[in-house]
Amino acid sequence: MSSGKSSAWVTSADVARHAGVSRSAVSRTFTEGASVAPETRAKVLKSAEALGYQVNMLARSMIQQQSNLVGVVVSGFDNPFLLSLLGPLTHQLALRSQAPLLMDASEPEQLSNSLRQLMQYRISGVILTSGTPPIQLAKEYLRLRIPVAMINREPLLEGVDVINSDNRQGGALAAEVLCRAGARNLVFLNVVTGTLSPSARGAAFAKALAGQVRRGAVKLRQATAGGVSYAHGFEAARQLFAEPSARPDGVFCTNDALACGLIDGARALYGLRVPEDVKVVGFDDIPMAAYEAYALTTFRQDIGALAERAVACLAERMGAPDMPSRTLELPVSLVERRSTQIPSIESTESAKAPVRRRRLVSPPV
Amino acid sequence: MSSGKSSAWVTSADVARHAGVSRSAVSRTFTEGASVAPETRAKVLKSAEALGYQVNMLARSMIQQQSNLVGVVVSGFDNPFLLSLLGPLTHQLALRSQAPLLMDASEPEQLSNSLRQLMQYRISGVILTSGTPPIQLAKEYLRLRIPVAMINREPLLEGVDVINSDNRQGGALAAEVLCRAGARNLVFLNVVTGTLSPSARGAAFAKALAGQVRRGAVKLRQATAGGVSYAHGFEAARQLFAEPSARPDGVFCTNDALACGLIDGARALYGLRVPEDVKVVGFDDIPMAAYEAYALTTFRQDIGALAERAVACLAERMGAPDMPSRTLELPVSLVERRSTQIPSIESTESAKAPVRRRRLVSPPV
DNA sequence: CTGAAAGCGCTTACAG
DNA sequence: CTGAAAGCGCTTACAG
Repeated sequence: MSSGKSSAWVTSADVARHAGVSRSAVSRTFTEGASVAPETRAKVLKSAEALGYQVNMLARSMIQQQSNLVGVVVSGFDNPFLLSLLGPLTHQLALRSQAPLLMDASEPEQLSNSLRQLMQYRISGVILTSGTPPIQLAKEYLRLRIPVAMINREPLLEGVDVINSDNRQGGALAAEVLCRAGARNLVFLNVVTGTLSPSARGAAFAKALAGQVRRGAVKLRQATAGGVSYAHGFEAARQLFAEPSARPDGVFCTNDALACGLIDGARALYGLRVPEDVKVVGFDDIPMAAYEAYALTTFRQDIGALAERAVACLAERMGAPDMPSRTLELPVSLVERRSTQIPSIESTESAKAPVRRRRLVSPPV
Repeated sequence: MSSGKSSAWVTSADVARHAGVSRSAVSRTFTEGASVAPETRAKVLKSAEALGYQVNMLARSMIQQQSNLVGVVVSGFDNPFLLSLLGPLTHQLALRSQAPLLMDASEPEQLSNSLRQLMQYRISGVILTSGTPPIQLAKEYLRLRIPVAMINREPLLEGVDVINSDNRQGGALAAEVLCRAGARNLVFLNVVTGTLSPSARGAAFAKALAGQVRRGAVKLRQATAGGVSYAHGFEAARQLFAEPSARPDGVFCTNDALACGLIDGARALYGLRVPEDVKVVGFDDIPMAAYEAYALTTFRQDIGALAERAVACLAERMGAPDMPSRTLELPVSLVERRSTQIPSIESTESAKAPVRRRRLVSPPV
């Protein structure tokens, strides 16, 4: 409007003047559940519209000692599963008119800085995604009475809500699927980092197999990959398949990337076929699990529900900071693909045969 | 300290009292480049430390009519390349003590809401990542004199900086690589959405081939996939390979996901071999491009540099909102893998042969 | 270099 | 339901 350099945002006073009411009335109009007469409200809305007014959240948040910002802490941006959580989280927060302030917890020396930065914005809560962000972080927030929700973490801390996929269910099902497919010499491929999800999955897997192991019907051992990625899975293939006399015929990998790497390693290094020579099960159902080249049987985590529950828990805790901790376990769903199913017809490269092998193999949408 | 319920954040007044100085002195101590005597500064710092004081960014930002928040707009969280940008962006922003406010622009009806939300926090800038966020959005911000930087977009708007990967370089190189590999019947696989990157890549590809096409040395046509994902690539295989007499022997796909889908489709539906029957080149170098199952020749975008430049451009523009637009083209690097290289030895499934085919096939780190 | 004072844009008892 | 006034925690001329 004016030719001055400043951006000249419209303020509530401008709207009040324009509408012939007080600033209080303007404020009330834009406050959920405040008492304002319908006509007043209408006038204010009209003026606000005309002037292009928007509440200055900075000022509102200052007054209320709390913003609508929620810290979303990711440790490392290299985990496809974690990244897939970002979309649903953003969406769920938006539904409650909150906004995600992204923070990277992967670099330890940068951590306390980022922590401070979040606090400086008086965030109304923090969501810690699975993996390695130190539990110490959660404690700091707790001390400041900032609500914390964690996804796929061990429920160790009093006062924080934990939303997990049901790893035990997955582990048990993995055992069932592999046994049903005829595997008898089994391996659980774990990762070195001792985070919750992998160990819970492995423990449930072992437990489900315990009876058969005791009877000598199946063999089970555990192997450890150097990390969570494809490359580590590829390397793990050497560990598992180098000795022809001791090759497992069924492997449950603690995540999909590892499983894809393992499959490729088994194929490229030792010419093994999946599922004929070795059956493989993963966890997460990342996009490439559905790729024809892997067609990996795996467990889909319900990222939508994880995000929804996390945001909901956080919201409830904002209202009642001292409510007791909750731990939720959300069901996972088994996605059976070719990596555990020996096709009924011959499956080897029969050139030119435009066969679609089975329902689940069709390309994902 | 007190037993009251409120969180009782420490304020600058508390620090001032504790240090025996004015609130102005405290403020200056925490303001970059403000003039304050070393001893005063020391006293303040000591008291702040003792009390656990941190500047309330909400208040500071309100005064300064601008926060340290930067809007990061992503349209759809299903694009692995875009997600890979998030890490570097967060990092670069942190280096300048700014923080990314994440926003999803994929749902049109939610768009203006999110837009408003960002403005309400008086963000100091916006980064639009590649893809479909409507250009309209950029205009809105521009009108409000909020600096805008776009990554991998067409440089159409005066006043916004655009940071792109050099698609032309990539397109030209793709032509060279495919021809060198012996392909003569070429296809460029585009996507329906008319965004910049795909068309620029295709145009450069075509231009590089123009001479040979004219001489009749190679054939080139364009095909269009229904979207950018693996599934669309898989479907595109039908389009390209259904007719045995008209099969291309070289395909340049506008992105990696599409290329992986195409490869799987060619293999699964028609028993074709890559690279023996058809050579494939992608773009982006997403993680799965390196997987043994695809070993896809592709172009790596320098996501670190894209992020760094975008954040830097934004920062400069904050100081000088009226500076002329800039368009940067960052070099891409060719990553040659098996999908364009016929192995010198026989490459088919010779079971049990622990061959590592070539340098570039080794698992990624 | 320093402090007292005004002001940023909002919300919230308070009194009506 | 409404408005005048106080106050949130900070920065910034201003005068010294």
